[in-house]
Amino acid sequence: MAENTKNDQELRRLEELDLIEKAGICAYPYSFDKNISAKELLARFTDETKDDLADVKLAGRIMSIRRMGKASFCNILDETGRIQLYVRKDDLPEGKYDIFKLLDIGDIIGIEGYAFRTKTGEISVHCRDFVLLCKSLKPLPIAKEEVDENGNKKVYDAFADKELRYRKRYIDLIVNSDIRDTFRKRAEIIRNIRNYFDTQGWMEVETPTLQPQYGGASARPFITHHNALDIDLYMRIALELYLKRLIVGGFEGVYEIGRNFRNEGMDRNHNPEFTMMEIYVAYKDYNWIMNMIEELISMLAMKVNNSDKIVIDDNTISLARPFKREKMFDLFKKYTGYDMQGMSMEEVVKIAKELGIQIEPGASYAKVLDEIFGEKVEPNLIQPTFVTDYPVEMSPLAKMHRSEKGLVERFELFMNGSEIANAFSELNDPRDQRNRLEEQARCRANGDDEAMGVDEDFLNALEIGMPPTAGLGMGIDRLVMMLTGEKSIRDVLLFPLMRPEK
RNA sequence: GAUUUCGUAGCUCAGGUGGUAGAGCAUUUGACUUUUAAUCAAAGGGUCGUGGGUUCGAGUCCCACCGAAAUCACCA
Repeated sequence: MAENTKNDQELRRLEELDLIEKAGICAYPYSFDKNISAKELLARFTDETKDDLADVKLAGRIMSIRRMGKASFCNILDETGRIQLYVRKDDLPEGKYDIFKLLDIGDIIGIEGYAFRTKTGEISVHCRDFVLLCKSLKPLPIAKEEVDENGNKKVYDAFADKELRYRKRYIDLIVNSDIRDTFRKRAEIIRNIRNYFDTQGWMEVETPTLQPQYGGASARPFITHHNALDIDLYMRIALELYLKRLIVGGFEGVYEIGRNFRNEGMDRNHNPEFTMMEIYVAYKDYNWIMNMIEELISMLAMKVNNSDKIVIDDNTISLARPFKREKMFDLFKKYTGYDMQGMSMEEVVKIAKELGIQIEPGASYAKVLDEIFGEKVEPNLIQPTFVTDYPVEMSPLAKMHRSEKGLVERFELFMNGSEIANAFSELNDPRDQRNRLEEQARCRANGDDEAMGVDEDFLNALEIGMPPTAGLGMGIDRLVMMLTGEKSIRDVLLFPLMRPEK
């Protein structure tokens, strides 16, 4: 930004910075030794133990200042929370209070002093000295908070504009404490997933995000170009096919938590890049993995929320085991009245029409079923529900059902009407897999640009031989949304994609 | 991509039927050595998203564009 765009407050801060530096003070020093956090101090303080806190050093950003002549109160914020400081002219080194007068909301300071309780009862730090650690040159949106007797927080003038919060997340994180908690929970969820898997002995791996052939899901990819090889590459849309190669390679449990990229629309459930967790375990099937993911999700809820209940909108969702298990065609029957198992294309299209569901010309069998399911069944799946046994046409990478003709051993986990996880007994018969991928390729040739291509190297791996394997994919962002109660994927992504300004 | 709504001071917002802008917080100056949305007194700060048009005159009406949100479409 050009110099002449600075507003009065920014110009004033520059003048203050000048005064500070003319007083021989470095406005951007190199380090500060703190010995306690705001949260720890508040937790440790009692009127009996306050002598233990007679020499504390804290650092943080000034969030409010109340000046009263020769003494002031201010609040600083560190990573753990806010704490009040009491700054009195007589108790600072000679001349230091004049420097304090040059500080602003947003400046970062280090302080030393002793903990005490004010007349009104608030645990605070009485400053003996302070040091400026960073001068802030732009005004911060200041939300004022009032806490009533019941501990309820009331926020005035909140920094609430969604666009600004997403674009300037660093400001959002400073000003809005709730969003900091959301991202802490996100980290905690991912950490606990890793812990759980690692404890079982499964190995975390990293597979390519840049791929010559994309696959493992139905979605349009991002295309990029590698200059040295002069070839186009695709950003991965799924982790699946590389992780299965590793099972072929002899690892018996592998998982990856990483970014997928899909060149599709954006809404409150979709961001072009999103975080997927996929896990593959040899010698297991989809029944086993259903129990595993149920245990994992139930455990995550307890770890993160200390409860197996979550409230979303008006629904209370119980994450206590066991989750409901329903066969897909039983759900069709329940919510449409039609027994559709084994029906032909003509029959399901007819039913879709009777149900008032629009079917695009050229839609595949799988597509029609999926439309009906999405329209009539999904909205009813509020409590966690494993939907099992999908028709083979919808699942080109899943193994045929051991007893149901035309179905595969697959489940999807739904909660609050949306899909959370997807898993199969993995298809490991290379002949069947080739047929299914070639069928996909035909769909693609007929204009379905989301159908998969044939990945010859993946088929080669299956021909070398993959043991019976269970696999699962789970969208981490949606899981975090569920467990934090956020309604938009953008509220669980630190930096959601935004159209550039101008 | 479609529809609807929105875009006014650093932040949150108000601006019937068109007459070039207001409030609170923030900022500045003064008072105040235990305040907490600190208080009291005074002051400064906006080419009203951008560009056109209608009009004597537009933040206000019309059109286009830019950006956002919600809903829908797309995304098994």
